[in-house]
Amino acid sequence: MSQLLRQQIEKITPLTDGEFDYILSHFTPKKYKKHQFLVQEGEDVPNDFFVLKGCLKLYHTSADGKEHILQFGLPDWWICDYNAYFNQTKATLNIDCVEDTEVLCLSLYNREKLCSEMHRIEHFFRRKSNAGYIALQQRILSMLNNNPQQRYEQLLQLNPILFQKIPKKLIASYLGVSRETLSRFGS
Amino acid sequence: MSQLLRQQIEKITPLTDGEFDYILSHFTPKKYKKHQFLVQEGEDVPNDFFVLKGCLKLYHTSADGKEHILQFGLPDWWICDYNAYFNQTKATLNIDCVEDTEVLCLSLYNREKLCSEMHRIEHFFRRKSNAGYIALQQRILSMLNNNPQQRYEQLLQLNPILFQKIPKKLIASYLGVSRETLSRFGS
DNA sequence: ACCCAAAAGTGATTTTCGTCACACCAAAGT
DNA sequence: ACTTTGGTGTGACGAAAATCACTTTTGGGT
Repeated sequence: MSQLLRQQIEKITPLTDGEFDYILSHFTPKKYKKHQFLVQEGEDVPNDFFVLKGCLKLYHTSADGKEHILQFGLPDWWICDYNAYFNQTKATLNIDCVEDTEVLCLSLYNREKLCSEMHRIEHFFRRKSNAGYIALQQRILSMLNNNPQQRYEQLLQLNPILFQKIPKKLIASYLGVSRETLSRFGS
Repeated sequence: MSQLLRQQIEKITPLTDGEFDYILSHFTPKKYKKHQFLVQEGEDVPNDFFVLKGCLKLYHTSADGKEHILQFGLPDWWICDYNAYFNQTKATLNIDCVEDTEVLCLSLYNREKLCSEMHRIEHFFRRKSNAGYIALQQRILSMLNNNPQQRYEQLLQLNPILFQKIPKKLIASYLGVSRETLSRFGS
């Protein structure tokens, strides 16, 4: 199962078995049940999560109680309240399970340890971070450019997997549209 | 002037004079006039830009000719069409000068050269990229959470410098609101 | 097989914001 | 000094989406 992580790293830099074992020893596997929280607003955020199986959501709850979803966490994705994680402050975001989920946990200490010990791992994380930055920029552009229906269709086309596991009200929350409005878009 | 760059790097990792001179030798200084393009849709994007002086805007022009501003470039900021830059594809974004501007240019080749030669520079760029990711996440959250007026006031409070140099129609385009609507928000 | 809760569709109404049209002002160019 | 251009405010109007209220469907748990 952790081969998923190895494959992801090896898309950027090759690894020997020994190297990967060493890297993996810095991660802790964990399993969570549907609706269980991995991170909750106000708490510390010791870990970044690499998703092996299942589905997570990362979201903020606004003053009037509405959920705003920043990201989903499907297998092969990283997910975390990075602001709280990197700056070691309290979480302002929540992460919980859309379905039963397995993750690999990476503490900030172990991340920085790996990065300083293995230059190629720091390289890997830089590349991942750059790619993440680009993805968020494109999402912002999509919010500026497109109306809700266009964003919906774009997401449907770009990431059809989401629509198999995730209730539409969560998709609506991710797109920044009301559930009712989204429901009126042609199937 | 290039001290701005040194200070930024030294917030993350200390440098000797010799090290900084070596780093700086990988950058090319350039000056641009108001309205001049640094990057134009359809062209190659050989350089990332570190802004020393002036003001830039990074934007996409949609099919119906509207500008959607992704980012401004003020002194001490990095700005680029990172998708085109890192993947060496043609630009889909434009960068031009809101006012006369001075930058330091960093080619992808020199960036990767520095990163592989000096582990601490790779560390620096990873940290910057992480910080950028967090900033974009917060912008997305602000777009999901807040109505245009709240976003306007938030920006005003968070970044009052923008309002001194930048015409309001550009602020409107950055916030994703029409110029007229923005104009109706309290002074 | 049944019950209950959550998900999803739908109509009516209200709100928000974009668009169009125009007036005004200040700065830049001739 | 005069013109031109770009930036800005403002009113009237319409389109799009949020909200509210309700129904239908689905799926999980006992």
